[in-house]
Amino acid sequence: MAKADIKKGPWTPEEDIILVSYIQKHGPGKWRSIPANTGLMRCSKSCRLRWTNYLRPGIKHGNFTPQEEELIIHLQSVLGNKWAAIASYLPQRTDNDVKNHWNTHMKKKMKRYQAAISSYSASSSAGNACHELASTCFNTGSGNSNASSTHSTLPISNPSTLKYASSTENISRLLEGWGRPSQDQDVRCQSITRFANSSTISSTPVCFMENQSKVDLPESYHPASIEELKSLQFFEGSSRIYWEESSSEPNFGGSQSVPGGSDGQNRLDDQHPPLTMLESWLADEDV
DNA sequence: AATCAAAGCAACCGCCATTGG
DNA sequence: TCCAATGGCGGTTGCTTTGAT
Repeated sequence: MAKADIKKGPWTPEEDIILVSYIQKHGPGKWRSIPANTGLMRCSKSCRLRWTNYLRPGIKHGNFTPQEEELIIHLQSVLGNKWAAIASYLPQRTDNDVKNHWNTHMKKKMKRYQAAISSYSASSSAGNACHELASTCFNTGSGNSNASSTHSTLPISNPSTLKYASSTENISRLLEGWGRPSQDQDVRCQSITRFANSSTISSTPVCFMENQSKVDLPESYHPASIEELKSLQFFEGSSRIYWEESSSEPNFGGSQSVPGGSDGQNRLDDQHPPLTMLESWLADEDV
């Protein structure tokens, strides 16, 4: 493809479908072959980025919880601006998402926090003041990331308000349980989504997620930090993190076994909707 | 209703590391 | 060992949306 032919700018639903179709067939990787084999007028990098940051199954956008923010702050202080490494501890987040969230929300909060700290420490003893301030700065006010998230706050039950972004988000959602876990990162997360009503996908699918994650901690982590992490509730709803105490690798392959036992419900990895459903659905939801 | 500024985020760019011939 | 191709990452840009006036 000639350089001049390479398209830039936002991805269209049609391009997304082509990309997802190809990856579903051939798996992620071999990015170079995608433009050549699909006719997509995008460079290989762009394809990879679109997949890893947006279309990949199991991605959650917006709505960073206070726990996630705490973890990001902690990891940022330990690892620096290693967003890919930080994101690997947040299985549903991409490095781009974490980076954006840090730059747009948390930097400001940190400034507020530090400003408050300096004025507080001048007037009172530190100790509890720090916790008080932290919760003030991160859990309230602009800490309400719900309000700023265009994705998460969409009233999905009202299709007329849907934007394109929600379409790709739902592509990811629909593909959950299909994709093999990403191997280019340390993230080893498998989300098992059950659609309570799998026959219709135009309305909000009712889904329950359970995440099975193995988190490789940096050596700099001391046991207290691990306990801290264990106590964190990363995901909303019924999602849980399962920690592997043994050295055996979890089974991320085709047939899933959720730690804690099977409940006999149908799983999406057995019955994820065929792509044609996605295509027609997306076509209806034209922007 | 129109305009402007600020905020948010998807996507691009450039550099670096890795891999394979 | 060298070199080109490829993939990954962090920084940055610029478009879109939102809120204020």
